[in-house]
Amino acid sequence: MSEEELYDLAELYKVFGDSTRIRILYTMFEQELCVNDIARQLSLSQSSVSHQLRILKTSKLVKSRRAGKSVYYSLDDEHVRAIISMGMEHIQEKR
Amino acid sequence: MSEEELYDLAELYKVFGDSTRIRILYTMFEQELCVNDIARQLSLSQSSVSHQLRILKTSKLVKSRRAGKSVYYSLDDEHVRAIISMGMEHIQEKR
DNA sequence: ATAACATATGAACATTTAATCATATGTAAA
DNA sequence: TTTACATATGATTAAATGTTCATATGTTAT
Repeated sequence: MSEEELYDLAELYKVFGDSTRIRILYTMFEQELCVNDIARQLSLSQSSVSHQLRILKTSKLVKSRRAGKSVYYSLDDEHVRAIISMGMEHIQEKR
Repeated sequence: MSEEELYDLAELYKVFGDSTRIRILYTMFEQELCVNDIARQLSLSQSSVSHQLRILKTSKLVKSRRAGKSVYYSLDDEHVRAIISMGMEHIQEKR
């Protein structure tokens, strides 16, 4: 594995390494949601959610589609679920 | 999944989300190494490596054993390898 | 065209955090 | 018990990053 790949790997995990983003990802575990839905469900500001969604999208962890005035976000692929699940396993075993 | 578990999950990924720590973990992928080995191989200061190893150990990602004057560190379990591998897959697919 | 609603974005501020330096602790040999 | 080597740790500093506030952009209906 190259130094560059290791760097990218750290960048990827950095995205998962924030509780707001993890909470956002988790709300989308089963369903796609628009920005306001997420903000309301997690008691976050619209701005904060939007900023974080941009980071998540840049990292290809979520995708979005516009429907009228709203933009719906969802997990980009199964890897995201797998990574979250894998982490949970570690935590539960080591607790 | 509870709010607390999500918080812990973020804390776990935060540990993976630093290129120095990822590089340290990766040097130990196949073999256990002492602090100085790691520092030399990665061109890092002894202090920096030691600080990071403490974080890795607190998170249960590595374990250590003392042998004379040296302390040998190694990955704590297969989850660590699995998490790293999973992340690499995501990166390679999305590149 | 404009009003209303939804989302995105830039700047400023506050917090977190990694690296460095100095030093302490631990271990083994002389 | 000193000396030398290996590791750990506390304090400080610099850089990275998340939130907020204000505002811009985009979309739909009147």
